[in-house]
Amino acid sequence: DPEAREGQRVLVVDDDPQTLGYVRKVLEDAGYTPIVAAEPDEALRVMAESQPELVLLDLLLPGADGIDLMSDIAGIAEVPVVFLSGYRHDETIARAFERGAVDYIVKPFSPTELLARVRAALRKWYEPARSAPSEPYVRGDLTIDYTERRVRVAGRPVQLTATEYRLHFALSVNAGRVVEHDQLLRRRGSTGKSANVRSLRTHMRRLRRKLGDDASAPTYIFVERRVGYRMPLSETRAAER
Amino acid sequence: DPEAREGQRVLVVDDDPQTLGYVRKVLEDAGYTPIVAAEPDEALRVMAESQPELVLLDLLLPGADGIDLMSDIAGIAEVPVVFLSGYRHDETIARAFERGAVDYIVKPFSPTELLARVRAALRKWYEPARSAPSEPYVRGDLTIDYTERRVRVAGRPVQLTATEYRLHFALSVNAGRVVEHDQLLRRRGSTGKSANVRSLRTHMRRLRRKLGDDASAPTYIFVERRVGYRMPLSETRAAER
DNA sequence: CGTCACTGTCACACTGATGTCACCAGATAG
DNA sequence: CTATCTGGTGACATCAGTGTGACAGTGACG
Repeated sequence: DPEAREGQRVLVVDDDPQTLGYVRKVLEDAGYTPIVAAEPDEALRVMAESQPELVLLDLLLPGADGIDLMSDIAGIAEVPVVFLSGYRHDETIARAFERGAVDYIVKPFSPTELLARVRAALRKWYEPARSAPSEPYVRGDLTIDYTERRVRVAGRPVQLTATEYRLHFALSVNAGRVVEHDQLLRRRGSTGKSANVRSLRTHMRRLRRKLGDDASAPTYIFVERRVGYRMPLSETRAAER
Repeated sequence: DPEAREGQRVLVVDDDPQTLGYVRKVLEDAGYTPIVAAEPDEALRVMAESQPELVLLDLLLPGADGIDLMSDIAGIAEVPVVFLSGYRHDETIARAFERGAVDYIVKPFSPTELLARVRAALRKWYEPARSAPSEPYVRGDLTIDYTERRVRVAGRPVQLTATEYRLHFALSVNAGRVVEHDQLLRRRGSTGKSANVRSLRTHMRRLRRKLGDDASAPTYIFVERRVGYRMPLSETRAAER
């Protein structure tokens, strides 16, 4: 797996040893570094010590309310908190979010779900905020107007084919992050028959040429070897959260 | 006045009761009037009844594509649509924006984020008084007078059939933007039977002929291969947007 | 009944979009 | 260092999408 998640520390706080063990194993297998705590006091102590990148927090803890504990944790470090709970009540969920929880997982959950949520939470928290795609992407001379479905370089419209626009869109929407080959090759409707990294290179070549981008010293489209391609963040940074 | 949001109706369409409840609570607490629907059919019915100022629409709905539903909603009322989605790399996001979606929010989202997006969407949509197409479309020799429902080329009236006018209307109202095949083929009442790109080509052919437009070097109607058609912006106004 | 306008379907030709390949350059591993 | 891998580049063949003209079905109307 190309993800650089190796060693990302995840603090898991739950008083149920079975849940604790289960979550730890799933995280370990996925390459994370889980740190566990069964009690609030222990959690706070470990927080200060190991400075995890993410906290998974049981909503029901002996002695303290999970949400209160989150507030305490927030006092130690700015860290995203994902709640685990058997409750499905909207009230509780809403309260947790109001206090700044990033996500909420209802027990029981599958390893797949857990990992997906963890990954999403980490991304959401640590990766720089994107501009909303209703806003045009702007970078140097390049402008992508999504509502018009039009790309301009130095004000001049660039004629892109459907495929080129699709690729360019995927990259610009995910600006600042590598978009993997698989995701770029996936296309709507037709079943992957035409899925080939080679053709992807050709398309990138054509796109770059139309944008006036030099592959050996790119301005817009950067390659991430063996993984995919990446575009830099838009300059219209909508500051939010 | 941005604080005049009291009672603004927001239609929320999502098949997940948890999300539905959460969003409803957040909106209620902020002073909006949420209206919820779990299914496409219900959504359309409620739309007609309560005429909300904003629609929050899940991208993945059982039975119907969220984007198709948006088109149907647009057929009932002019209302801004914000998508809710669990996928970041979702290919359909591209289509959503091309069809005129105002924004989209990636699940999971905090109350703060939700409210910020809702506020922004409402501002964006209602603040600049959306000019009803009372202004005629003018481009070179071509004039489209919407109030008279009349098209002229060099002052000379052009006799268009109902279908031709409908297509021409859709294109000119969305001038500067690509209007997709699906959108052009969608017509009120009749369901899909007459949905065929081939016939669309024929209609375009006839329309172009009546306008005196050469398909190989068009003045008015431009083709976007595999996607749809596009008309250039009207010359009358440079403002808006 | 005949006529007319409108619409959808088809066959055909053409253009350009797309996938594939051979070759080269730079990076990486050993 | 060499060997190997990955990506960039240009050329090429194919084929899908489009424009075009002709035709048939349909319904309105006299």
